[in-house]
Formats: sequence, structure tokens, C-alpha cells
Amino acid sequence: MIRSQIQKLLNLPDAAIDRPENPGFGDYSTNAVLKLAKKEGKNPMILAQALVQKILVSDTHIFSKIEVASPGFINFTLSNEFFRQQVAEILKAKENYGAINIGENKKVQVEFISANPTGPLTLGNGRGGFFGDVLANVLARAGFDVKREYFVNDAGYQVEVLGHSVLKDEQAQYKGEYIDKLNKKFICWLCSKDPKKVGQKAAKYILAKMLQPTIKDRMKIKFDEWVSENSLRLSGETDEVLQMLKAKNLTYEQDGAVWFKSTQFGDDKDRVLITSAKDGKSAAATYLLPDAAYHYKKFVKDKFDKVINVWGADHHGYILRLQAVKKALDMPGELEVVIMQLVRLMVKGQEVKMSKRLGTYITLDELLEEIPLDVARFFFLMRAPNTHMDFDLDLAKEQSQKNPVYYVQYAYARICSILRKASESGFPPSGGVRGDVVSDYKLQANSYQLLSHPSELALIKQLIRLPEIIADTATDYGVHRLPQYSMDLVRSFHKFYEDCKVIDETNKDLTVARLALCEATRITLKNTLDLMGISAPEKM
RNA sequence: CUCCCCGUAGCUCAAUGGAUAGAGCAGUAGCCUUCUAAGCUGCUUAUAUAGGUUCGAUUCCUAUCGGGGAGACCA
Repeated sequence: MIRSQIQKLLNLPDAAIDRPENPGFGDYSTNAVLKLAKKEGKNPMILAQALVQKILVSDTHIFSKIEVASPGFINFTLSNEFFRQQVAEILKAKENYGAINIGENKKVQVEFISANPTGPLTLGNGRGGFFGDVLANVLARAGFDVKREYFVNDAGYQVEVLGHSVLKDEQAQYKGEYIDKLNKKFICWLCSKDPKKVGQKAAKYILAKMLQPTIKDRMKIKFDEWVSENSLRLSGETDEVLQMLKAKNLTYEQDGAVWFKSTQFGDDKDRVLITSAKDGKSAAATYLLPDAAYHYKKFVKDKFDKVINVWGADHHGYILRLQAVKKALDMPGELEVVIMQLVRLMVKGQEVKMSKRLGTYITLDELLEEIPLDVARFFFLMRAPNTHMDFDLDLAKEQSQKNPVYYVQYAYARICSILRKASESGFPPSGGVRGDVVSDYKLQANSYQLLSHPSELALIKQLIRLPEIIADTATDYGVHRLPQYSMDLVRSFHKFYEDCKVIDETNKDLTVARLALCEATRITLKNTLDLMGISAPEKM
């Protein structure tokens, strides 16, 4: 990565290296000196000048110009020669282009969706699902050892409520077609009239027949593990954690319930671990206890260095509680929670409360029946996690045709079309399939010199952003950067396409150089689309 | 009442405290005898309000207004 090379040259480890929007300020710039000058009370311009002198002395072929700009920026302009070399680098790296190793093979778990097995997936699950999936992709590319997990809450109060709902007794809450179906399906189980048993059976069915097919087949997301809450309870892991808390004297009993002293670890109030038996309900573990056991498993047993939980905004208040448990049990590793703001459902400009009880919701299945997966992914991925999102299915359907994903995919199809045509016209001389073509381009490395058109260089500058995009996204989890980047990238390609005719029988060297650039663009775009889980069509 | 998130162009969204606030869609004027016009080029429009910190604020702090979420022996 060029950024880290510049950092090394500056010998300022925490210097932020920018890409200025204004081309007059070079390809990269840094304000590091401004900060340093402030700290040391020196004149930033003088400091910057001195630093630049040192860099010039150290002599590098990468830059064509290093300038100091008021009030103390240092602007780096890279040489065209350097940019051209990058095309060859990309062709060499192929599908590995963009891969970096800031993760150092550390074990990271991304836990996402984890929707209760009590009904179909919602739009909010879709948003979090695509986000988590792509974040995991990016982390893997950044050199982490990534696992995706889904925590199945197949035990506890909500499963009992599900049982009541399927039984259609007076404590029923969930409504919808699937409940009616389950009611008929489990007629044999209904004999037992035990809401817990019926609920567990129904939860199992919902997971296997509704959630998993939607996630695997429709959303195209693969989880490494589906961890069952019930199995943690049955295996005794939940008890184990409770005993550890008790042994540390971090629990107490009050009003018949067992409490965790979470306030000792920064929480607002103490939390109940086991409810008291009252109002006809038996004592039961709250969600916190199995979740504590689950995180104990993540950090202590599975030895994850980092755990990233993707949650909906309605779980915000839960973060402190979980962090408290982690601290209380001295779990090693990092726990991070990404909060996805909720998706509001709008119909004709009016908000409709999404409610499983009222049956007023649009499921993810319904959405994905109306809208292609690529469109849905791009649509959700474009938005930063903390933006509040209004969703109107009719509008989404209407805008599906205008989705920028087509702009991106069209560029890919265009590139493939050119490469096909070139191969038909005998470029390069040996012709053949694309894989062979690439190796032929490499043989003609000197023809890269011919890439000098502003649109060609602008395109290369976009290509070399990919590793930086991956590094940034793996650091701040700003997954929406990817669709943004893909649009920037293809905009440069479309411009190049307009300005530079690739196949030119009268200038074979230039043609080969431009074909190499096309192939490098194809690789970069393909790798970017792969990260987003979006298909790369060779024809449109 | 307390806490969290958000307020940017007509609409949907970008912008590690940086230099001239960017895209897409919509609107509008052009560009195909030439590799895919699902494209390219031009024009038009924006930081909720009031203070503060800073060389420099869409970004950080305070207050106000407006929208969403949380505050249970629910998950």
C-alpha cells in the first residue's frame, strides 16, 4: 500500500495520509506536520520544508513531486511511471488483488442476524445480514481469520410465546400465515398442549424451513456456525457461567430473583439473571445468562481475539450489560458492537409500524421476490449503519430499475465485451481465453509506457485504491465505502471508454497496453463486487 | 425525566478536524457510420438554528428545534 510507504518515509507513525479531492494538491497529502507543529509550538511551514528535504534526499522513484502547501500540508504527487507499474502488479495478483495483512491472521468472529426463530426475517435483518456478511468478507481480505456465527435463541420466554401462538390459546401473540401453517402442521404436537414443547418444535421448524433457506438461498450468506441457545443451557455452560459469577460474589438474590452486580462494571443498574417464580411462571434464565455463556464460549473456549456483534438499534441498551459480564469474568479479547439503525416501513408516505403481532410487516422474502438480490444488497450496503432508513417497497420496486448497481455491473459487462472482441480480433497475437491473454500482456510490459492519457491515469488511480478501501473498512467497519468505491471506479472506466478506443488494429502496442488496463480494471472490479456479494455479469 | 442515533441539493445517500462539501435519481441542453447509449459531457440546487473550541468545523463541545430508538424479573 502506498499510504504506508508514505508513512514510513515521513517517519511519523500516526500520520494520517489523505487523498485530496483537488488534483492540484497531488495524489496523497498529509496534515501531520500541522499537528506536530502545534504540539511543539513550531512554525508548520518551516517544519514541513525540513521534512520534505529529508524525503527528497532519501530518494525514491515513486514520486514526481513533493510540495509543501500553506498552512503546512505536504502534498505528494506520484510519478506516472509508478502508476503504470501498478497495472502489472494487479495483473499478477489477480483474484488476490486487494488482499492485505493488517489482520495478521487474528481470529475474529462476526455474529450477525441472530434473529429469533419465531417468525420470518424482516427488512432490518436484511440490512444487518448484508452488512455482517460483507464486513466478514472484508476482514478476511484484510488478513483476519474470520468466522460467521448466528446465535439461535431457541430457548426462553419468546419460544414459549411462540408455542402459545401456534396453539392459538389466549396467550398467543405472533400472528401470520406461517403461524396458521404451523398450527396445522403440528397437530400431533398440539395434543401435548405444552407451549414450551410446541414452541421448541416450531422454532426448530422455523429455523430450518424459513430462516435458513432465506439466508442461504436468497441472501446467499453462509454461516460457519449456528449456535443454539438451548444447547448452551443443556450442556451446562449456562450454569457454569452462573457459578463463576456466584463464586466471584457478583450475584445476589432479591425478591426471589438472582441478580448480577453489573453496576460494578459500568452498567446503569444491576440486571436479573434468573427470574423469580411468580404469576404462574416458573423461574427462568433471562437472555443475559445464556448470552454471557455464549460470549464466554467465544472468548475463552473458541479463543477469538475479537468479536464483532451486529445488532439492531433497539439492542443499544444491552451493550453495557454484556461488556459488564465480559469484564466480570475476565474474558480476554475485544468485544465490539456495531449498531444498525432500524429500518422504518413506509407506505404511501406514512409510517407503518412493523409488528409481528399485528402482521403488519414486509418480510425479507417478499422483498427478494420483488427485487433482485444484487439490487437489494447494493441498496442496503450503500447506507452507513447509523443512518435511519425509511423503506417503501413500492418505491424500492420502482427504483430497482434505476439502482446504481447496474451502472457498476454495466461497466463490468463492457470490459468483458472488449476483451472478448479483442480476443476474436487476435489480440494479443496468440489469442485464446482471457487467462492466457493476461500472461501475454505481461510479456509486453514495456508497452505500459504508452498509457499516458489523463483518463487512463485517472483510471489507474482508482484501481490502486482497493487495498486502502479494504484497510479502512476493516478498521472502522464502514462497509458503505465499498459501493461508493465501486461507483467511483466504474465512473473512471466509463470515462476511459469514451476517451480511449481500446482496440486499434493500426497501433497494436497501444492496444495491448489498453487491454492490460481493461483486464486490471476487470480484476479490481470483480474483487470489489465479490466483497459485496454482488454478481459480475459478463453480458448485460 | 435520563441515555443513544440522526438532521447535508427536489428525493436517496457520501465526505479519518482539512484545501473548491461529493455521487446516484429527478430536471435540463448536447454526444452513437467507430470496442455495449444501462454510457459520456454541460447546467441548476444543500451543511436545521444559535453560540463556543481551532490556523481551519458538515465533523468536536453547549443550548434549542425536529425525527427515530432505549430505559422491564422481554428478547
